[in-house]
Amino acid sequence: MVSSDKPVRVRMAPSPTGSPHVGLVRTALYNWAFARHHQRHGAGGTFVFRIEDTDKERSTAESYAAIIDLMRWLGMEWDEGPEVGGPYAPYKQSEREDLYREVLAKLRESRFGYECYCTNAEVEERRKASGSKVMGYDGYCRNLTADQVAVFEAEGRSHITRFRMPDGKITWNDLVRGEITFETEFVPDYALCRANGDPLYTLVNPVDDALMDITHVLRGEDLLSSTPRQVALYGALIELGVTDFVPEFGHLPYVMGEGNKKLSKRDPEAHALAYRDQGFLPEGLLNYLALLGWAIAADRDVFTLDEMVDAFEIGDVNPNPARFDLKKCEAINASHMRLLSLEDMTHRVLPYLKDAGVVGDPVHDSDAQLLELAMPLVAERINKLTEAAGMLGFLFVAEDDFSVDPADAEKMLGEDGRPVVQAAYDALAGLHAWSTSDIQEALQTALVDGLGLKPRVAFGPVRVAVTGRRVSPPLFESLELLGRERSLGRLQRALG
RNA sequence: GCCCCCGUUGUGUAGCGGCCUAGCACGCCUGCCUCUCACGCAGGUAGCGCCGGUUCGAAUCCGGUCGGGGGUACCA
Repeated sequence: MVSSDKPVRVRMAPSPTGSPHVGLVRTALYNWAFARHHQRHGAGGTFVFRIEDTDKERSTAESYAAIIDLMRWLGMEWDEGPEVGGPYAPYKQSEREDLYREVLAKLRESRFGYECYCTNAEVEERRKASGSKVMGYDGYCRNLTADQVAVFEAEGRSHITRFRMPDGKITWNDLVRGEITFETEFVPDYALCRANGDPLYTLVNPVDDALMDITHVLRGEDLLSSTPRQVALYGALIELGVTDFVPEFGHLPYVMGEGNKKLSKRDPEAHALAYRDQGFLPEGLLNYLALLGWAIAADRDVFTLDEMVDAFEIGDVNPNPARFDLKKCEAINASHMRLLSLEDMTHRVLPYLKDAGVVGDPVHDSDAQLLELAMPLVAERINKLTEAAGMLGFLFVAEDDFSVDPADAEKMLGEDGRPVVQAAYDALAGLHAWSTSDIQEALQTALVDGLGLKPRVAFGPVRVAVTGRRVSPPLFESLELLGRERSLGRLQRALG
């Protein structure tokens, strides 16, 4: 049986250690898109989410929660896994120990596994003595006699179970890289468990993939050199009746940071959840990450997830490592911001406005109405959701709490600025109607025509006095929304 | 050391023997638009690691070389 006859099942299998990395997101995204694509255009297409928490020392509940939180934010729904369950439950390795021990016992009783009593020091010593260029285990305990075992046992040595690598070569057709071959003489027999019997990743990962009927393993290229071991193990699992096929493998390129190093936890750009805090759109981040190794077309790089699902082919993934570029990530995100409808953007901006304290939680009706009127002014000029707070704050703040940025005040409300503000006040105070066009006309007449100032010089001080900053939404519209009373009050205050 | 992977402008990519005097995007630089910012628009900048070979013809195929990365654990 080959995996291509099976309904497609892929998985993401993070270890809940530390804060989730953008590399994890990219891997999850490719798996997810692969599954959804097959759901739409082929057979099966199940996206499984499994938690690899066999390393009890390093796994944490916080990390687990962060990964779930991240996946929810990104909107990558999983068909089976934590919180949703599924026919292959449980989906946490810490809850599957019995399964591993069962398989381990089968392996140990078959010719595929054997007990090894060696210590690292002994292995290393033998390697030096023999002058072998191959590092790792030398197969010393492969064919121990009963007497030898008795001696080791009498010495009180502990033992582990090793997997006996077959002779010859192991070849697979990597979905991303094409045919890859390893001579097994360079792939030593490897440990399947610790001396205390705890199963190791080398066993647990492929066993779970086998037990869960995973058909396509798409993962980071760091796992590429462990693939021959897994392919060999699959051979054994098939013979032992644990599964009946070997999955296909595809090794995805790294996401690199500065220089030629993998993006590490030390790099601030590495932390996936930080993008949410910074006001990125999930579709913006995902779109950018998709671009790190894949392209939807020769002349386009902004697309929706739906379009990605339609177009995604694992064979199109580029095998070279990609550098993470924050600027481009921001640009892609900005493009998605512009794709949002006003309603949608308002809806998405709201939580950030609450966080920033610009509006209350729950939002007052009056604030909601004001926001609806104000969003059109900022929608075109923000590239991240968080930027709305800074631009809109002046509209929502209570007059008593309103303040002008000190640096901006110094630049714009000094000797040169005050007369301008005074003239603006006089012009606006006498205004009958309070609409954008009336305001514009009045200020134009008073400041540009009257004082003979260039527009940018004329409106700068007014902007700072009224919005508190040199950068703001369009001035006349802002004044209209602010209202006559508050506008005049602020101008007065700038003079006083 | 040994094994494996990778190699197109600063960055991400398109390219699968002629359509390539190498396309697109970000960045950067010039302008335009303009009440600030942002958007938008027009233009510019810069690349097939190197050497051989195959071929009428190579970024594309082959060999070598150099460079980078990963693995080489009773980590994952």
